[in-house]
Amino acid sequence: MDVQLKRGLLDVCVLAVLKQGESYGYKIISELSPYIEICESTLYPILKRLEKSGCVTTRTAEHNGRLRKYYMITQMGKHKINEFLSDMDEFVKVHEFIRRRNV
Amino acid sequence: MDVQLKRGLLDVCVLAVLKQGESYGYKIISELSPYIEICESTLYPILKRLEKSGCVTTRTAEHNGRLRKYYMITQMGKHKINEFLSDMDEFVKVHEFIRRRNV
DNA sequence: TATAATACTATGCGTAACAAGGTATTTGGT
DNA sequence: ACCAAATACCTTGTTACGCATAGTATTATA
Repeated sequence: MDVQLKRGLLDVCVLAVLKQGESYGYKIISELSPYIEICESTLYPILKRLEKSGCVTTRTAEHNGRLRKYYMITQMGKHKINEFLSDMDEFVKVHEFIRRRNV
Repeated sequence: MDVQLKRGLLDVCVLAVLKQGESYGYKIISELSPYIEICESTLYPILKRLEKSGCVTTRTAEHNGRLRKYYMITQMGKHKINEFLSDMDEFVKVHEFIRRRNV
C-alpha cells in the first residue's frame, strides 16, 4: 500500500490489536502482517507515541530469560479507535466521490 | 478529518474532479468542499506536483480580464486514480480488521 | 556452527498537509 | 463613493510519520 495512505492508519491498527489483549512489539507485527505491512522501525516509534499520549500502558516481564515489553490499551486508546472510525465515515464518502467520477 | 488520514487522498480527489473536465484552482476547492476540506496552501502545491509528475497538463486563459490557470487530467493521471482504487481494496480490509476488533 | 528467528532501539531522509502571509482584481452592499 | 467579501494565485516554514539502515543481543534450528 502507498506509504502516504498508511498515515494515521498504523496507530489504530496497533490499538485494534491491543483491544483483543496485551501484546508486545514483535508479536504485534506478526498479528498485523496478513492485513498490513509494518516494519520495526515504524512500530516502535508508534508504541512510544501511543504510550506518551496515554493510549497504552506498559509492563516489562521476563520471558525465556529475555525482557519483553508488554503493551495494554487504555480508555484513551479505545477512544482513539472510535475517533478513527468516525473519520472513516467521512473517508468512505470521499472514496465514493472518487469512484463515482471514475466511471 | 484528521490531517494524517488525508495524506495521499487529496491528490486523487483533485484528479477525480479533473476527470469530469478541466477546472482551475479556486473552483476545485469549491467542488471538493462538500466532501473534504482542502485549503489553498495545500491545493496549489498539489497541482504543481501533479503537473511535474505528468498527471495533469495546464493552459492559461484570460477570464474577465484576469488570468486563470486551467488543469486537465492526462492518461497518467487516470492511471493514478486506478492505482489509488486498488490500494483502497486493501485499505477497506484493514478498516474491517479494525472494526471487527472493536466490538 | 552458522543462520534464522526473536526482541528492542536509534538516526536520518523524504513527503505531504497546513498555518501564515503576500499580491491583485472584481463584485456586492450600504 | 467606499469598504468588505469573493475570486484567483503563490511562497515559506513547520510538523508528523513511515521507512531504510544500522546496531545490540539472545534463543532455536538445521
